[in-house]
Amino acid sequence: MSDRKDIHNSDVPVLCRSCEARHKGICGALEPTELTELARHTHVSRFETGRELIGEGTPVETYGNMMRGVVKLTKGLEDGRRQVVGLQFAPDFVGRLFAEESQVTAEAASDVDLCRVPKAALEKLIADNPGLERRLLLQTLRELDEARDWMMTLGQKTAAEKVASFLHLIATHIDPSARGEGRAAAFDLPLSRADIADFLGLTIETVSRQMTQLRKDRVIEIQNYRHIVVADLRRLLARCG
Amino acid sequence: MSDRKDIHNSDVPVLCRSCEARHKGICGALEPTELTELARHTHVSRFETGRELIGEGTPVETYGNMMRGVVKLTKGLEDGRRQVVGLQFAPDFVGRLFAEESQVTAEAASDVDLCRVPKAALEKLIADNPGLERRLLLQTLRELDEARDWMMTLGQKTAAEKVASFLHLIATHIDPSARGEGRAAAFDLPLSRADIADFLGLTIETVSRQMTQLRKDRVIEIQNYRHIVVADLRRLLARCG
DNA sequence: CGCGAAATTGACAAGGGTCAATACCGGTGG
DNA sequence: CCACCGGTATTGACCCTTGTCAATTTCGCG
Repeated sequence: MSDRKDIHNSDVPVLCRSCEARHKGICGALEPTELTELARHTHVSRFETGRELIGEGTPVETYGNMMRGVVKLTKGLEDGRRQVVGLQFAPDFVGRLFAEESQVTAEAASDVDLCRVPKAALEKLIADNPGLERRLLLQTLRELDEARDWMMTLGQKTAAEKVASFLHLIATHIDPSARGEGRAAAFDLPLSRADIADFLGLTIETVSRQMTQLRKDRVIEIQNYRHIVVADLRRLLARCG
Repeated sequence: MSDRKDIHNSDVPVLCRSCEARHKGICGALEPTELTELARHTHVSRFETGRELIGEGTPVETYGNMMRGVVKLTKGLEDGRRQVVGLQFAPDFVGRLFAEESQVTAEAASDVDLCRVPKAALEKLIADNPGLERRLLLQTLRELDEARDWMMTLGQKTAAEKVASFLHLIATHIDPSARGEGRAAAFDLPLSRADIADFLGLTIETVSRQMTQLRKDRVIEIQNYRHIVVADLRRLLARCG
């Protein structure tokens, strides 16, 4: 609301000028004029850790663009079993396109800054901007690849391999310096043991035991539950099955 | 090759006129002229059961449109473990868009008729046909939804629930009459026990035992390994967790 | 310092995997 | 038409990985 009045007479809205995701994610496909138009409907919200962005079976009213943080997507069964079906990081687009209601619960796994835009406004913009639609298609394809990779992990890997795979996934996503070939990585886990268990289809206890085993085998160091140091990512990768 | 000479002076190529998928799948987004243009590059192939359409890590040269049959998508680990990560039915589009090489193996689970089109030709058509890109986006979103549903099954459900879920999935996809609310269904399984096991993250033996249990509980009848009759889909659904 | 939540550890149980024997189906040839 | 054969599915006995339940430790925070 209050953010909006200062954006009119400028090529690129101020909000967007300082946005890290300006040239990444979907906004990279937009011209300044389109960005200005979009920004008229846009609203940046902060979600504290644990807050729900949208619930499973709930009507979708806005889409969002992640500016900071980690979002977890979960599905639940009536009896309380839960499965984490995806993690999203900046500058990912958040929200199931064209769906009346969400098939998943989206929850802030860390504090999250989200640039929200009403469903209709974005869909209108998509309709006459092929570049935007292309970017959304590419992200969807990437998410599908990731989901299928994870199906392999869920269906075939042992508990030890699952935990190693999870740590490797997080390390490469969170610690940018770690990307370049089998080097070291240090990071804070964005998920509790309970969330990790739900992600891997294991129990908290099994996750804990496997983490301990990796620590004893000197593959990882555990500083204080959340903070992990991996000396050599190749050794971790070797345990991913 | 030989099919092609008779398509020129006609609004809609003959091949397409008799194609069940003409108005479904991606072709529904095409004007007759575009369809004609596309059909110039198009080639219908039959794949016998078990034949590989494309291998994991293999360069993608063509996309395809399924006209008949069932395709299974699998990923493998070096040591031989395999996971089925998706099933496709007519009139699905087959092939990972924009990828240099396939991340999955696609294999004919039954005899399959596939309308193939070279990668470049389709991508060119996509570039100036927003309707086509939209359809592809919609299918990709649907596949993502399905993948996430299956992650729930793989990660959280018991063996009994997994097998029931699989049978329910196949019943609703193969037997069209069964779609309408908790009715009966009869169908041939398009997958061997080994494939079902790889789909569910179980062993052949466990799949077999759970099928037997469902038969003993009168939820299903097993005519001859492949042919299944479900008297009441609601009773099956009740076992899906 | 002390409390509550989260994580770890341990003892035990069970679901599903492994290995091996048997049964069944579909096709081929006598 | 029937007998045989190979591949596929079922069944059974046993065992291992992971889940369950409970006790203990550690962390974060007032």
